[in-house]
Amino acid sequence: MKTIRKIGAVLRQFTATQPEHSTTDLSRAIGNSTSGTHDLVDGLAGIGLLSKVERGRYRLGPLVATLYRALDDSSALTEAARPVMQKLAVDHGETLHLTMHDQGRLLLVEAIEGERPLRVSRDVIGPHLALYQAPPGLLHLAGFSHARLEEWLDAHSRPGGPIASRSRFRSDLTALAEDGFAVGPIMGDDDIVCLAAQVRDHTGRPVAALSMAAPASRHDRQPRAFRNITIEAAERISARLGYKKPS
Amino acid sequence: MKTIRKIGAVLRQFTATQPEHSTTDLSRAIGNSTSGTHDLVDGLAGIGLLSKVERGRYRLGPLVATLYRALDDSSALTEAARPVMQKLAVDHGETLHLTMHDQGRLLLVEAIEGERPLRVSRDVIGPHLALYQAPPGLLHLAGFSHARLEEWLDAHSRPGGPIASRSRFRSDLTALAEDGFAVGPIMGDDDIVCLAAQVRDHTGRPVAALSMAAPASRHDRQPRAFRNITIEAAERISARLGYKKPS
DNA sequence: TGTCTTTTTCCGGCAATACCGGAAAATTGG
DNA sequence: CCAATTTTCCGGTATTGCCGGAAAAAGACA
Repeated sequence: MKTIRKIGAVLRQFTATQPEHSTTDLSRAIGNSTSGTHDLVDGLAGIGLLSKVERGRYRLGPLVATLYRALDDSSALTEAARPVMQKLAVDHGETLHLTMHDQGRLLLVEAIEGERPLRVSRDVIGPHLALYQAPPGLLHLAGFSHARLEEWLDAHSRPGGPIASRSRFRSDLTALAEDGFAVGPIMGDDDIVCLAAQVRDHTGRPVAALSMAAPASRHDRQPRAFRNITIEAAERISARLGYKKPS
Repeated sequence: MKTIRKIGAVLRQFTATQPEHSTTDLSRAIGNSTSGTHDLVDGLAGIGLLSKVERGRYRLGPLVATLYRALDDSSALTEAARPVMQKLAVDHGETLHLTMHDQGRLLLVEAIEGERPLRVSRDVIGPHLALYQAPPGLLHLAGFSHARLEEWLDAHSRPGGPIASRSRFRSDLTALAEDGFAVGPIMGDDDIVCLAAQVRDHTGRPVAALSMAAPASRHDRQPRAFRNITIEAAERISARLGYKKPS
């Protein structure tokens, strides 16, 4: 459906850093004429996916909030994860994220910032990161099928880029998949350690990643404790989703 | 754009109480053939607005969360309101809601549940309420233009219904508009008192309603205090949005 | 204030595609 | 295993999305 693909392209122009666009902006972005784009965005404003804030200027509209509320309220994942994350935050005081993925980037489902004087910002994890740039993203990649991973690599690797060897990258991911766990920096920043553990649904399918981010100085004093805490919390969320771990 | 109106109709079938639909469900809801509906939902799944969870079964998809994150992170309203609501919650311990409206129903932007042993649930305010059924909704209606209010009344009033007299209802709303404040039960439940105050943007336009909900027994001991607290908090949010109250 | 430039809005026509019928495939229930 | 129902697929056609071009609106500048 060509119209639907254009709708997707238009909607994805709206981001936290660029929340408002003119008709001319959007027509350039999607390669339509200004009058064709005008018809399209006017239609989207009519159903509430966009909102016309001034003459020729648009923002995301109330239907986005309505749909998100429906998504969030019905989500077994957020229902299962929220109490576990809240308890973990109280017990350990470190920054927590629950993520999925969308179009090769991290999708933040839930974030709780730590309470300690020295803490990692909740904003370190989000759609500004490509999947390979943080441990939760690597876990999502580890859950991809072979074909889907090839497609992702085709889109994201280049000579001289961060993924030097495809075969090495694939075998690293295989090891992560076996562990259901990844640990490392975020975007190469060695002052922060991020630990991510797989969350599975009732069928055993990986659906999300729970991660804890702490200053490296705190993590390095008790690395095994940090690892165990993260894995156990992810297992508790998975259990609440109906997953039974094989003996 | 006929296709876009169908997309709106399909997306609005997904609610917290009915988060998953089959192709046949959706074709009945929008009056398309099953094959036509299949093409449509397959297209929506392709861009991420829906997600195909099983053969022929769909839920809201990751693009909804992505767009909501963009909406929420860029929203001057949530940025202005959150710290004020958090302080109010700490200081007074009552349940708070910030609402807008969408298609004649309340749209929940932010909710903080009270901390006291006896408290009102955060779920009392949401899209299950038509605007006339709670004080924040009445404030939204009070902000409607004459034409838009007539349209809403055409859609929502009926002989023997809750709006017995249109002219009486309109003059009640005019009084609320002058006050920028409404107080009353939620859906006629007299054990709860809900107080709502208008939030304005930098141009003075009403954009949201802040409300506090408390057990009637607590409210009735100090009704003027509750009213003042609610109005002052809404004024603080409005000020943070750049609104300057006329002297 | 007037002029020029740019952007937005509007609308009818036509080329592109959304929608459908019908059949094959898949699933469920008995 | 069979019947019933639903889903999926795909080519053709009726419908509509998209556009050109012009009018309207807004901003910048002198």
